[in-house]
Amino acid sequence: MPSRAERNRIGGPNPAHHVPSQATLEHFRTVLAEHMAKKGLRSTDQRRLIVETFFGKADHISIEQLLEEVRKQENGQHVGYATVYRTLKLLTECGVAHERKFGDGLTRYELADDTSHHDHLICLECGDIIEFEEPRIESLQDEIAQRHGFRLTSHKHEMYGVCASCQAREKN
Amino acid sequence: MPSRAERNRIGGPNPAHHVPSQATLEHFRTVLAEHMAKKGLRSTDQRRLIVETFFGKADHISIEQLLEEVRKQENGQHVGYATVYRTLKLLTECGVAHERKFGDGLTRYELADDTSHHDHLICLECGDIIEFEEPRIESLQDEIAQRHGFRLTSHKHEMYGVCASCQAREKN
DNA sequence: TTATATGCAAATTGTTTGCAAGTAT
DNA sequence: ATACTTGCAAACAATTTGCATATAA
Repeated sequence: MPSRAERNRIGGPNPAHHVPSQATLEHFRTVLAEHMAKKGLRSTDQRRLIVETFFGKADHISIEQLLEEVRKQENGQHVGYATVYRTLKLLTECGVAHERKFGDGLTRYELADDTSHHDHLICLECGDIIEFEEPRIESLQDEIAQRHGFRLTSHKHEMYGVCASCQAREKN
Repeated sequence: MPSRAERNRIGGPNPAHHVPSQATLEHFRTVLAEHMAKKGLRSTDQRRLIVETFFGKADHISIEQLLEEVRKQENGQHVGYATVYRTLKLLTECGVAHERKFGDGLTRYELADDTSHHDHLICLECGDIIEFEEPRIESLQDEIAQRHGFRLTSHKHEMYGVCASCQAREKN
């Protein structure tokens, strides 16, 4: 089982990730700007840098990974942890990002892209995260919520197991 | 939204919880005893007290709640956090308990009772946790896992929203 | 000009660990 | 007698917060 630090490395770029369209990003920029205007918050170099870096990177990124990416860029060297936490909280508040906790102790973030509604398959061997969509499950969820009188706001559906390539590797 | 401390209080006895049969508990006692025997571990007053308290309490209990319950009992006053953590880890290792993280920063535990396979509906207003079962979702999960070549070991399916009574209360 | 933002370090929270003393086997 | 356990306190890791300084508006 990979250590926490290893997982932080592993979860990087993943070909299975949905790539958001420019239109989507533009929409999110507007949502964020409006949220900040309404609350009297300010647009700073750091916030813009963090937000754009987040937009450009794969989903399921952790604070640590994101900070690392931010610091790779010019102007980003001096950005601190706290600012990344505060900015991601901002994105979460205005609905641009979702927090995900996959149980390895790290909080990961992903774009709240409604056009790519998905859940997750997680490999316990290599830490790989695969997205899946299944509309039939979505409707069963609605049915269950209705049965219990719930008004749903969100859900989390994760399946844990061993991915195909790790199974193949085990056979050796 | 309830604070962390409030949630810790809220999650107490819940009529929706499945009550394990004596046979189930007896089975788990055996499983635990065998696991401990195999590993050369010892049965102590504290372990027995913690385990039986856990067996007797509602599911979704946090370490803090469990320790509180343990300390209410005679012989339990001096039990420390570490021992509860270590004992619950033991129960988790041998498959008698499952860890659950509902994203409020607390780890909760429940009996791994196979006869009550369920997932969770969580009210974001009052923190109530309701269990549900839906075999049609289970089979869709298998289908998805197969589609991606995964061998599943477990899953987590949680739906968040507002429960019926909180919705009714809002109407006032 | 003035309220908000930043970076740092210190504080907090949940959890784990080292260790001396206690105890099951 | 020997190894496992315990409770405590200290260590940890992720996250949050206080505060002096910097900066957007």
